[in-house]
Order: sequence, then structure tokens, then C-alpha cells
Amino acid sequence: MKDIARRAGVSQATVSHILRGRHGDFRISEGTAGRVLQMAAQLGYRPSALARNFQSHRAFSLCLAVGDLTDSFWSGVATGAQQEAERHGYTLVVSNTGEIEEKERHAIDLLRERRVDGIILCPIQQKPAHLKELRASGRPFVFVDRTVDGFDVSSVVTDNIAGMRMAVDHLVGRGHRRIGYVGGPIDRSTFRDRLKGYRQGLAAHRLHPGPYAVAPSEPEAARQAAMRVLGARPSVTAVIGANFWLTVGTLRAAPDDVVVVGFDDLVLTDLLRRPVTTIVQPVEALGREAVRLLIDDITHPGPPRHLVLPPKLVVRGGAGE
Amino acid sequence: MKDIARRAGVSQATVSHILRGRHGDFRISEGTAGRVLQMAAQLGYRPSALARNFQSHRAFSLCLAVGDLTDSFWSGVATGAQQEAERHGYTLVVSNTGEIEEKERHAIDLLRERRVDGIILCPIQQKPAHLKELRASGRPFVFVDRTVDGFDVSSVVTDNIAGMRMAVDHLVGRGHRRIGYVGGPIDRSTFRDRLKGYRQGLAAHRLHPGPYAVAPSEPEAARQAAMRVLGARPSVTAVIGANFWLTVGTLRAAPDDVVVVGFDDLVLTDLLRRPVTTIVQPVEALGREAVRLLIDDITHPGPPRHLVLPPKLVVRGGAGE
DNA sequence: CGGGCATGCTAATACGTTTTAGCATTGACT
DNA sequence: AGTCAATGCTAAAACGTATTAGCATGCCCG
Repeated sequence: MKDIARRAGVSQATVSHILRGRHGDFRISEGTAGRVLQMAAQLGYRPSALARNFQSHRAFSLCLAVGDLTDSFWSGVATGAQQEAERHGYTLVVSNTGEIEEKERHAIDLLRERRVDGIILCPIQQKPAHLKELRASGRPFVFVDRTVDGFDVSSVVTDNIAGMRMAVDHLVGRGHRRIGYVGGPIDRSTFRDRLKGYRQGLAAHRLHPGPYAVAPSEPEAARQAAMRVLGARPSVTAVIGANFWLTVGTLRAAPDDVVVVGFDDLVLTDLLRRPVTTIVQPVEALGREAVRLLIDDITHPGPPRHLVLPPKLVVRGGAGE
Repeated sequence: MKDIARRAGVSQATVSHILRGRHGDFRISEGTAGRVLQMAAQLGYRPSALARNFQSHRAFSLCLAVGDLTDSFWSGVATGAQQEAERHGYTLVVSNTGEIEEKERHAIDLLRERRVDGIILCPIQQKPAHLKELRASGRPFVFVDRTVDGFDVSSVVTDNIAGMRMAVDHLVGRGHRRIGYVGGPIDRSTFRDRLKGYRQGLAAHRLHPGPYAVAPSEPEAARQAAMRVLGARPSVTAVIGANFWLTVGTLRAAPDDVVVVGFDDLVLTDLLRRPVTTIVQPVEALGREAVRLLIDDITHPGPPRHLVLPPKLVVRGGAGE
């Protein structure tokens, strides 16, 4: 920038003004502006983002801290988030929490060191001590997918209750009366809501809840839980899995004559031994909206906002007889 | 830092030295060091990464620019890369190129603006004009998964030739003599090498190449290509798909009595209508090693290095009769 | 002809670190 | 007493940008 200034015969401040495109606000003649711009182009000038970040106290980057990027749910969220971040001139840093509190902390440290301007966090429940700290520090963050009780922070989640009701409605509409449920630990808001949706759905049809088992989100435990559900009498004609891995476990356990409906989409469904109807979450939109909320909070701090996005029922046959 | 200095009654330079842990190099008494450290803790001092980056001309972050994070191959690479980056105190920025040159350019701009210290790039072949520019700019980058002809840049790739030979060996060992191949466009080094491996494998067994078709890495085109291969006379008893989507297309086209072997792993193989043996790439290692190479190049510039990692054959039955 | 005002620009500072060169003090030794 | 080295620290510059306040100049108007 100094070079440009010297060669264009103006001050460095002027160059800055022109390059920032503010020669409207500041009184700078077209001639000078043109000269400077041309000089800049000629010298192949690239502004130093490092200096700019430093001076503006902003890193222009956001962190997405989620459990497992390998999971198609999170890679979808990441993709949406990345696109939206890029649209706004931000960079997206990914961080794997692996659902481990200590690593979540590490991600948060990024924010506190100012290496990122804000965090999109998929909170690991349990003890939100460091979340309190984080909020106290006044740095922006939003929740995605899950929320934390008693923590009024902006969030973007799927409408889990509605989604699960759709699943139940679908099955009931196909004649099922006895519907089992393989759920996840209810210390996660998602699983709480899905269970609620399941119950509400059944109640709306004046049906009793079917057998219900809980397992951590992991296929083998899920399979065992599904076995318990399937072993219950009177026996079920359909089982719902409350998330991807729970559905996988259920599929592994369920005989062909039991219909399985899953929360979270499966891939390559046409190659599966049987079709599986699923509730699919708007994964990329979750990422996109989380970024929007976060950037909004960074640039115009305000009260927390909560977005609830609708999922979709994708019928793949297999729920009918 | 000024605060600490004032309150501890020392200069700000001293504080810096102590905080950087260099009171070994510089002659600073234990007493002062302790006092400063304690002050820092007490004031909850957090160094500003922004200032540090600025001053050191480094962003301590790397960019991973790949085609599609949603693809399990790339999300695996990203996970490995993220972990390794974190281990070294770097942050990983993701960028989706979507296999579009213009977006690749955008990722490269990140580097040139110094928002990242280096790029891990999965190059989109065609015209490497901007790659030349990039190399000319002297900024570090490495290739992952693919290489570009005549471009001697550090790279980490899977041993595609060996992988494909393993696939052929496996099939031949199971008695197959007529093996078809659904490959990808050979303007990608990966597909070139895999085709080479396929041919070498057959030649090693004194077999003639079977029918061969090329399709872009996309399931419908792949299915059609597979149909052509399957329609050839004399007919094949096995077909190899040269990557994930090509395998998926092949699976969709192939009747049950034709064995399909895939390059790239499939998920949930136990739920598929039939077992599929695959060549699985060391995805996380690709990411990890790429990061290592890149950081190494950043900190100790040297001649390009090329890593070739071995894939694994995962037999899932289904290749036998 | 002087006061006021618009125009076009500049000087200087700040941002928070790291780093280089060097200063003051003390004690040991000749 | 004077020299030398070691010890423990500090002053100051540098990194590249954004910003704030203000300075010249010329013109209009009364």
C-alpha cells in the first residue's frame, strides 16, 4: 500500500480510502482514484487479510464444531454452512468434537483466542459449565441441531416433534396400530422432542405407545435395543428409529415383515435389501441458517432467535403391506 | 499485556518473553516470571491470535479445497486433515470446489490473501493456468488424491495401480476370467492409474482386458456405461467400478449373477441387497499426511515429496461363486 | 477584500504482539 | 581501582491496514 501511495503520489491513507471504495464518502477526485486503482492493479496488490483482521479485530471466520464430520448429517450441515459463510466473505473452520467435552472446549478456545468470530456449536449436554463461561465472555455462538435447557442462545434445529409425528401418521395411515420406537438418550433435546412427537402422534390417533427402548447413537447398542422392542408382546408391525444409527441398528434386527421407518436419511436406498421410508432433515439449510444467525449476531447483536426448520417425509414403499 | 506489565511492574517486552516461555533464553529471574505468570492468570489474559498472526505473517490455518464434503471419501479426508491440523496448532478451513474451476480459484484466493498458510488441493485438471500462477507466487500447497501432469508439487495419493491390481487378483483368484471395467474420465490421474492397474492385473494373469466403458463420476451415466459393459459378448462374470459412484451405477445395472467389485468403500454393506467387495482407500491417512506435508513445507521449504498410500481389499463374499 | 464553505487530500495514531539491540547494575577478578 | 562478564531487564521498531481529525486551497458571496 505504501508502494502504491508513493508511486501514485498520494498518501497511504488516500490509497486505503480508495481501495475500500469509500471515495464516495471521502472527497476524492475521480482522477486520483483512477490513478491509484490502476497502480494497484499494476503492482498486483493484494490486501493482507492478516493486517485487516488485526485492525478490525475480526477474523472473518466462523467455526463449526460438531461431533463427526464423517456422519452424513454433519457433512451436509457443513456443506450448507460453508456455502453461506463463503457468500458472506467468511471462512469456515471445522472442528470435530467427537462428542467429547474436552474437544468441545478446544473449539471454544479458538473463539476466545479470536481466531474465529463465532461458533456454531452442536452442544454436548451434561455440564454446561464452559458454555456459561463462553456466554459470559460475550462472544457470539449459536446452537445447531440441539439446544441446551435453560440456555437461551440462538439456535437452528429441525422440527423434531413434527417430524416424528409425520412418521407416526404415515405408519398409522398404512394401517399400523402397534408401532415400536427405538430412541436415543433423552439428555439430548433432539431425542426428547422426537419421543414427544412419537407420543403425540400416537395419541392423536388414540393409540397407545408401543414398546420403547433407548440406546446410545451407535449401531450395536441400537440393534440390541431394537431386539427388545421386537420381542415385546403383543408384537409390533412397525418400528421407528430415532436417528441414523438407531435406524441402522433397527434394520439389522428387524425381520422382513416388520416395517422400519427412520429418522435421518439413508443413502443408496435403492440398493438396500428393502426400502426404508425416512424423515429427512433439511441438513444444508440447518448449516446455512446457523451461519446467517451467527453472522447476524456478530454484526448486529440482539436477542437470541430460534429457528425451527421442517423436515420431510420421504416415502419409499415398505411402510405399506 | 500492557496491563500485566504495568501491574507486575515490568516492561511489556518482558511479559512477552515470559509468556512465550523464553525466560530460559533471555535472562529473566524466576521471581519475575512467576509474578508475571500469576498476574496473567489472575487477569484472565488471552493472547490475541489476531495480533500474533499479523506479526508473524502466518494465519496458522490451512485450507482443504475439495470437490464435495458430502462425499464420504472427502469427509474422511477432511476428518483426518482436521485432526492432524489441530495437533499442530493449526485450524482447518474447508472449501468446496464442487469440481468447478472458478470455485477452486476462490479457494486459492484465500491463500493469496494470506487468510491461510497453505492449501491442500484436489486439483480439477483441465487448464492449470491458475495453478501455475499459484506456484509462481511461492505459496505452499499440496495435492491430495489426484496429481496434475507436469506439475511437480508435493502430493498424497492412494496407490491406485496396486489397488486395482488387488481387485483383479481377487476376482481372478475366484475363478473369473472375463472381467469388465467401468472407469472414469482419464484426464484424472486417479482414473488413469486405476485403468493401468486393471490392465496390469489382467496381463499378469495372461488374461485379455474385458469390456470397458467410461463415464463421468455420477450414478446415472455410470449405470448406462455399466449396461454397455454388461451387454458385451462374450459376457462378463464380474465388473469393477473405478470409484464410488461408478460402482453404485454398476450395482444398479448388474444382474445378481454378475459379481461387482468397487473402488471406494460403501457404507452399510450388510444392509445391501448383496455383498460387495471393495478396495478401500486410507481416507483419513490421506488427510493426515497431506497436512503433514503441507506444514512441513511451510516450516521447512524443500523439494516436493510424493506419498503413495496403500489401499486395502475388503472381501465381503460375493466375489466367489 | 475578508469570512465561510466545499473540495481534496494528509498526518498521525491505533491495533497487540514479537523481536532486536542494548542499557544498567552487580560481582568477581586482576 | 579498573576491567570484564554475567545478569536481568527495557526501549523501540515493526508488521499493514483503517480511521480520525484536520490542513491547505480555491471559490463564492456579501
